[in-house]
Amino acid sequence: MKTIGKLAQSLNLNVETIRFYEREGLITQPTKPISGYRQYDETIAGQLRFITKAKMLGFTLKEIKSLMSMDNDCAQVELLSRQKLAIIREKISDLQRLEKVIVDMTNTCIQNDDPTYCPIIDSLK
Amino acid sequence: MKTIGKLAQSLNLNVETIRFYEREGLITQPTKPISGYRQYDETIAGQLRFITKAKMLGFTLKEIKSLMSMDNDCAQVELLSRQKLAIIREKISDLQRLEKVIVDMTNTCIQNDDPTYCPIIDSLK
DNA sequence: TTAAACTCCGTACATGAGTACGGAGTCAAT
DNA sequence: ATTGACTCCGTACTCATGTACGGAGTTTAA
Repeated sequence: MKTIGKLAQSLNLNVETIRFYEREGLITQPTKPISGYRQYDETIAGQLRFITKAKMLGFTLKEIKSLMSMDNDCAQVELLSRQKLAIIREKISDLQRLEKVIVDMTNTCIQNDDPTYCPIIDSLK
Repeated sequence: MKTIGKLAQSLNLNVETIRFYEREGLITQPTKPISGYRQYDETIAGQLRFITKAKMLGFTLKEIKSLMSMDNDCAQVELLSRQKLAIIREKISDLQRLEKVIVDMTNTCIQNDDPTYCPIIDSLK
């Protein structure tokens, strides 16, 4: 059992972030004692680790909330994961298209000595 | 010469968006007549097209403002483009790593019939 | 016992890129 | 001349994901 500060420290999170997740209903709040500080147990630490990992996979907090509430309904979880995968793949191909445009653009710049003209700027006009 | 509404329509932009770009100093504002509406000329339309294209390439409004002010200093423009390129490439490889993790994860789901256990959820714990 | 450090809670601020609203002025068409 | 549409301007709100602040209560260590 830890106070929020110790918990934050052990998970490398900000106290304010944990409080934010509480407000957002992402984690269960330990009941506040009549007097004193709230105590956080391993369950909550686990929830926070879950959030951190899912965030790294690109899930939004909203989606993470869903994930946590669908608990072990594997089909539903799989669906959400596949949707996320589709979005990620779309983003990748968007970025690859972009990459190509910018590469082409910057290449036109290389051999340019004219100080009054920039082909990149020009291509944006 | 057009009023803001016509201009917005012709560029497929929202009036509010143009006004927002004005506030942000991204485009030059036509001087307001003593009475009546401001008139937008082709120069401003060009600036707005520039912004739209640069946005599609992933430049932020802040960067676009820089781009527009460096005008034709090609070396400077090229530098900014290369920086943007590096960021785009980093994003791509981040997403590709993510893609792989999620693919692996969802694959573990496919053969699972146990309704009380989801390997995706499990891997996030 | 007292001061430092911590917690609680509510609220405000930050970012980026806009969108929405409301009242007042203006223009165009009937 | 009046109505409806448009513009102007300032301000507030949106979304996501937090961070910061301030005052009051609590705990802990010297």
